[in-house]
Amino acid sequence: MPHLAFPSTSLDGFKCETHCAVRPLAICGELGPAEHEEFERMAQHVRYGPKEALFSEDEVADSVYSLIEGIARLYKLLPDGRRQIIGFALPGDFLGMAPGNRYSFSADAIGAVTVCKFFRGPFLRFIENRPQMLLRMNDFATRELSLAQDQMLLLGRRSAEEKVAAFLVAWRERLARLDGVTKTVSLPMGRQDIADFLGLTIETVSRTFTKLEREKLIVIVPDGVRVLDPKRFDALAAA
Amino acid sequence: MPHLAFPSTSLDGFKCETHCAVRPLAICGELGPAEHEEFERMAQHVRYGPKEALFSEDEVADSVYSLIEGIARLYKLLPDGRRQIIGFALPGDFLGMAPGNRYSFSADAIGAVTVCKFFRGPFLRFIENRPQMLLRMNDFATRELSLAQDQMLLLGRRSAEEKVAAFLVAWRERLARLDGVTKTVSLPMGRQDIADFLGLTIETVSRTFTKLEREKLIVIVPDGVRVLDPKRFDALAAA
DNA sequence: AAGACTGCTTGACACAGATCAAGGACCAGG
DNA sequence: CCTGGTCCTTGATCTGTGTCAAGCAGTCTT
Repeated sequence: MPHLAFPSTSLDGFKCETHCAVRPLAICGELGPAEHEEFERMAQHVRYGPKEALFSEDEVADSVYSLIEGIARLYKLLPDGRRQIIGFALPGDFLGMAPGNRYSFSADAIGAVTVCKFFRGPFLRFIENRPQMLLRMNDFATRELSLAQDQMLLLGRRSAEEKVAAFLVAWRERLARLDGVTKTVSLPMGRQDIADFLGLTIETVSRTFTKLEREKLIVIVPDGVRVLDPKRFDALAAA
Repeated sequence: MPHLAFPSTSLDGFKCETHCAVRPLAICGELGPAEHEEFERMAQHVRYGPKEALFSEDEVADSVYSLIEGIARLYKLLPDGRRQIIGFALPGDFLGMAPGNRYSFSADAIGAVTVCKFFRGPFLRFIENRPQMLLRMNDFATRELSLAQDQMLLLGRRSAEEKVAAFLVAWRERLARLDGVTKTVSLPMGRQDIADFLGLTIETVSRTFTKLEREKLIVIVPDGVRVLDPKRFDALAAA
């Protein structure tokens, strides 16, 4: 059985309704109290410090993770060190599924991270005869796939300015789903991470931020940006 | 309920064992004879001519498709006409699932195509309480997602020459899974399609083919290439 | 057989974004 | 307060790939 990777979908619409040690773990769905308890017993909480690895590409994939707190970056490396970030994981996201028995990408913490960890075998055995959970997994996978395809369009066919604008718009929306709408978009990841996500260099990202600021579209603040002109902004990022 | 998109995974390992009007339809799995018949009754075969659209992005997604014969290109467009091909679908592939109730990309035939078409509602109702099929769907989605992530790495971080080489290697492997290993790799799609898949222009693709031929790595033949030096080739394409 | 059309290749040139290099802002530790 | 570190910005220059333009090879039509 394969593992799945859901790097960036916020599972917010699926918050676990029952009281739950693994609250943001959206995958648990509408389990009955007894099942729920069984499910919980399979989980263990783990904390990671800044830059610590949750797992690495090509490692044997023995666990799946639900992110509880903090942000993780998910990436693939080429042998010469070039890096492509394939997504940022937020609380509620589900990580670590992969086809075959090895992880297909690496994940590490940006800042402090708490996860809810399941061993793969018991987890798969638990869900395999529960259609509700399987449907939920399908739903997540479909969403992830669609996001990945959007990102392909961005990487293959958009200019640097469009990439940065689209990134900020999408990131703002994702945060809004978690925290509600805010004027300031916080960017916990560094410029290098943004560059590696957008297929650019750090210098180009930096210059593009500056350019957007000169054009009065954003204001750069510590650890984030304030969006001044959402309309003009969304137009730049438009699909 | 969402739709799923499995643009490029060959489902070859999952061929339907029972005799089946929709033979390459891998998703049917180990259904009992009665179930199998019910499943078949839901399907209808449809043929499309060259360049004909199976469905388009943003259309209401009323059907899902299993490709029986031929090749389709799956793509997204920007408002100004820039195109990103997100995958090529081969016989056995499953298409048309998307999050929400609209297709998230367009699909059209390259050459003649036959599909097995299911209306979305009945299809989802059929699978929703069959864990075997759901697991299979999950498996497909996971595989697709992993391929999409590989493609992000390619689009974001590889040079034109690496892109073309990696494409040829991957395409050869995909065809090998269907037709067995062949010396000549057939390329039913045009140069423009390859360019739009790799995030390049048609001129760059053409020049790169010529360069690989000058370097004695391939020979360009009508509708394909012959790979001369698989080892050096795989090295170029290496992850 | 000539013309028209489509798909592919090639050349000359331009430019977006990469590379190289330097310096500023901020913070933690001594 | 200085020191070293990390992260970010900016400038100067280079280059890989895009753009523009022309021409060739097939194939279809009449």
